[in-house]
Amino acid sequence: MARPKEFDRDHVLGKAIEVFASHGYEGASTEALLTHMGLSRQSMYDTFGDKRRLYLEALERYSTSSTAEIIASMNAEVSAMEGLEAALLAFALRPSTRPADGCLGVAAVTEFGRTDREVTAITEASGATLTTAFERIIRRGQKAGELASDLDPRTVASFLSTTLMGLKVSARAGGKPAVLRDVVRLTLRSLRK
Amino acid sequence: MARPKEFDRDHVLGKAIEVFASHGYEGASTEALLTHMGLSRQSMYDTFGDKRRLYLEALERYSTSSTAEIIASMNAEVSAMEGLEAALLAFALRPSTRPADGCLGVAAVTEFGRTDREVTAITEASGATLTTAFERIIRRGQKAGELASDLDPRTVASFLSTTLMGLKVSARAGGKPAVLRDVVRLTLRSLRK
DNA sequence: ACTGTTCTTGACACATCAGTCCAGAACGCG
DNA sequence: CGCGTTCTGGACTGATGTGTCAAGAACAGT
Repeated sequence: MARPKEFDRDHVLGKAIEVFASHGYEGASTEALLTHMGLSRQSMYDTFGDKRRLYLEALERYSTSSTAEIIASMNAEVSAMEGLEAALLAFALRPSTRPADGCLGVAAVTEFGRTDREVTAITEASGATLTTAFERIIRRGQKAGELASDLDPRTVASFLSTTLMGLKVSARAGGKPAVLRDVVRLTLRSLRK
Repeated sequence: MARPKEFDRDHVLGKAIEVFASHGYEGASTEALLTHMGLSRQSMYDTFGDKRRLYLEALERYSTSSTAEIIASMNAEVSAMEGLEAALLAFALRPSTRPADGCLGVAAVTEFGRTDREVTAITEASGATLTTAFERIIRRGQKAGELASDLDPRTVASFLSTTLMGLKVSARAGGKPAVLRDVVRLTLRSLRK
């Protein structure tokens, strides 16, 4: 019936994620977004509504896909310990491919704190998903005798989430992969039986 | 000779820190800064130059005083282990007094990454100071037999810095003090002999 | 090839941004 | 009290911000 869109919605959303991740919400001008997304002003507004909705959608997609990715790489390993290592290393290794931009989720938390309801809802949801996944694999590791059984799985899950965020900030601050790798190793050491 | 300033430079700088910490650099409008600092436009420009310099000065002061505070509370304890606990808890406990605003240093890192030279210089300097202090107390703890001696002090220092940043993000995200406390406990557990 | 829809482009409107300027009031000092 | 300095408040400028509008081109279906 009509002329089809000349851009892939998912693709340009990915580009928007890059811009928001490296400049933050306030720091990302519509001009910069449009240039990097490679589409016209009107198309962006027609497709996403406004800057805020574009951001929320970007954050939503990033959060879900990012946590899914981490969980997948975690469950791909046979042992719980190796799974946890893979999960924590996922970000520590990423700098080699995308050195500049950090984690959009962490950026959202630091920029908005808990002042923005919709943002908070998204970050909390992905955070909960991640900790739950951690908890599950921790219990598995305890049953298999890999992890110390006197540890509370929920606390360990919180600990790992916290460390992961710390690693993300470190990576953004320019922490070298080798150092991050050592940190991961030390983090897991404490859980070993 | 002349009319004296009707405001305390240090005090208003502290107010500026609060605004930058809760809204970021881009998110903090001059209007909001002036209102919260309680001074006129002209006074601010005369005193600090421009928004960027105000920010750099705020970041500088925050970074130095914040790390100094952590190091002080760390060295105030008799044992190395208790010192480390105090250092990590410093932020986990702060939310009760100042719930909203996070760490300006972490905010600077996530907002700018390594794109801004002057910002990077400040954050790196305070980061180095902190890790060095960690390293020192770790060696002390190892000699005293409190900490496992097979650990590399530099790696442990990086690990603690990373964890501290993670705790700061968690606190900003709304992590409950009780949970943060447990995370700290678990963090230190791994270092124990 | 015609029609209707929708994409694209560029110009436009309005608000807010950082930063400057000026006039007048407030103050310390002689 | 008067002088010089500096603070205060408000108006102002130019740039940039987000978001809208209108005109024309591109495409699918008949």
